[in-house]
Amino acid sequence: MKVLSKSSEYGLRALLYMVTRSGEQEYVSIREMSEELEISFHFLTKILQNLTQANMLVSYRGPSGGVAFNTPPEDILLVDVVRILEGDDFFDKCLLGLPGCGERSPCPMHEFWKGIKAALKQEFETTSLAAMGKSIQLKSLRLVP
Amino acid sequence: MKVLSKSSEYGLRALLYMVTRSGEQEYVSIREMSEELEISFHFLTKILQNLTQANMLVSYRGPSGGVAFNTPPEDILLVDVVRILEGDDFFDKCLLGLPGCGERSPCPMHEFWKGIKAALKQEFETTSLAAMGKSIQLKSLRLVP
DNA sequence: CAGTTTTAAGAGTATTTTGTCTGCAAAGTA
DNA sequence: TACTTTGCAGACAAAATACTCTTAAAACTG
Repeated sequence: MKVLSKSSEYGLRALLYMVTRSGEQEYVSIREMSEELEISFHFLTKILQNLTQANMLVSYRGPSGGVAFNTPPEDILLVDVVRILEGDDFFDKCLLGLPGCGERSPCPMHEFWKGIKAALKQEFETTSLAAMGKSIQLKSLRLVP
Repeated sequence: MKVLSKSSEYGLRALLYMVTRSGEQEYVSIREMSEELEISFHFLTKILQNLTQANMLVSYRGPSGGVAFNTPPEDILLVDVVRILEGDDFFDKCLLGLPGCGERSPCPMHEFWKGIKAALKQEFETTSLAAMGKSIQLKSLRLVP
């Protein structure tokens, strides 16, 4: 079952890594993150660029540069991240992919799926990066803990 | 949010179409389904072949041939379909894709995701094709209802 | 048997996603 | 200024997914 693309997964893991580092230095190096989390550097760079262009992060070049949160992670919700990396219609899609599916003409899984989706949405809309970060052991973000 | 691949989506829609047709004729033509549901004939054929090889369906060639349920749709659960078309580990994956994620070393989303996954699994394991089919309007299986 | 209808099987193509590489631009250091 | 460090941008490549096509094989029809 694949809910998030690799891009979202990598982006989220990097953001959570940044949360565990917040306060240490202004900017967190993308290279460092790519090595710690074992994610391709160039790929991660491109993902974080999306977040930077969406003003979730700010970046800085040169020595001791990197990326940093533009707004405190307390104010960034999971849904914000996912909307940027997966697209705006993340929660609007039908489970079966039927374009006409909706209240008016529900697909066979509509009712069943509606409850699950609402629960997921609720969680995504109330969970902040900071809240997730609170319970993180750094090793759990790595590939082979 | 993409939970099912196109293959699973098409397969499920075809199976539900068959449920609405059960009793009418022994075998349902793949060509007919592909046209009614606007799914590529050859692609659908291959997907249904998987279900046939897994003994969920039986097939018959020649005029008035097609596919039919091997066991009554009352006894086929959603999870059975998904396990065949998506693979056995459908419900075992971590939301963040972290291979080591588990009770021993939970990823940051582990607790949150556990609840959602359990609810989904519960639904998939208790919903039969026949039950889904009961509430189906045929048009809701078509691409542009 | 010859011809038609239908699924089976596998090769081939297209598209999307994921990942890599190269050069450039910005910022710091000496 | 020359050099190093870092992110930015876009082209390129590999892999996964989605789809197409061709040929065969089974079953029926006359």
